[in-house]
Amino acid sequence: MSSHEELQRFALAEFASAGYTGTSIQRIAELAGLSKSSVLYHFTSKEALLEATVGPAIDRLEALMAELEVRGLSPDYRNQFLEQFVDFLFDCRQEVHMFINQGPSLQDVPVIERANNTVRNLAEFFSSSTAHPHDKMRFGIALGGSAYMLCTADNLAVPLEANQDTRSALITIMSELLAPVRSS
Amino acid sequence: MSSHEELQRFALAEFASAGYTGTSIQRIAELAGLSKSSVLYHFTSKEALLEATVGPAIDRLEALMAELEVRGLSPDYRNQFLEQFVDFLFDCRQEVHMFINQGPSLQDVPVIERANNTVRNLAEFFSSSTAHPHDKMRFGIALGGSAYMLCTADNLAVPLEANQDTRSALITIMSELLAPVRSS
DNA sequence: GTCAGTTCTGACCGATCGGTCAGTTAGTCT
DNA sequence: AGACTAACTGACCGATCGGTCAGAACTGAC
Repeated sequence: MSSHEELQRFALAEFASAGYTGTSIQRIAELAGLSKSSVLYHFTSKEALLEATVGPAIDRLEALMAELEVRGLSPDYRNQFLEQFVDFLFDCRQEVHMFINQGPSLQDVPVIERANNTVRNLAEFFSSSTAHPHDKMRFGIALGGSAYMLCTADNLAVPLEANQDTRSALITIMSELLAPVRSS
Repeated sequence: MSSHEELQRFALAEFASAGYTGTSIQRIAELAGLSKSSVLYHFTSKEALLEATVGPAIDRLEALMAELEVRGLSPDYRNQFLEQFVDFLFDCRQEVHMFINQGPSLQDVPVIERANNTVRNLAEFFSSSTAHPHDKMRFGIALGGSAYMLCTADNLAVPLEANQDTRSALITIMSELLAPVRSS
């Protein structure tokens, strides 16, 4: 694996666990067995390293969100969106953990601002898809809860295997929470 | 309001929004209209300020957890616990936001370590109260999702009023998610 | 060998970090 | 008035931060 890719991997892990401001370039260099100068050779700045690290995940989330806005929450697409969303969470746990937890504190970083906007759009979309405050909350718990649990399960004592059972269970639960209310 | 209390308020808000490592003593001093030296007069160190800021919330969570471990998940107590838990989330949104998002990165700070242990105990308690992985996930989404949503709703476009309706809706949803499965 | 280009490094820079300390200000009691 | 105390401050410290730069080390092509 090239130094470039290795640096991104170590940076992502550190950014997610220790936080962006809590991670020094020196620390990333040590993890990769390089000098601080080498890190700044591959990436022009700490911010550029962050961008390269979480950019692709944000692209993917943006694409997901764009399709959702086009196709809406039609019953046949709803499940497809859920599957894609859950797969995204599984594939990009660390990235999601980053801009979910540190998004607000890194507003001035362009790439994070992009993530914040997308997450905000997602929240608005589901929030405006129902008039009932009770359902707004259900949606919030479904989206936020699944994302949060997937990203932090590693830190807790509850291991979370990324197998097919976990995936389908998560989709089922989210589907229940996102189901339209019968009455209220 | 005394300087001591004001400093705690500003520190909590900054720690929660910008992160502990991302918040300088200088910044807190500016918010309170004092000098950096004054902050360190009231609190012997940055860590002591953090401890004074989130300590009481952790005490409350520990007490909640202790009672849960004694009384177990008996049907009559379950709802009472839920109410107390939700009230705790409402009252201590910023504190919870802190040690939920930054807990792992501040393991070396004693007061945060205490919070991490309590959160871990809570996760273990609910995780071990069922044998079904599907239900473990439901519990995780219920606890993590509600906590996460309450703490970050402010950052998103979805305002969340802390009224009685919100409270009871949240309890209802959590109750559904924590209900024992019928079959699987 | 030699040369060009990529990768990497140590030395250094200004800024900021958390923290110490001597000393000033202001109120309170006798 | 003087004495004592709590609140506050500016100057300063060593360490670390992100970042710059000149050059060393390694690489394959010829």
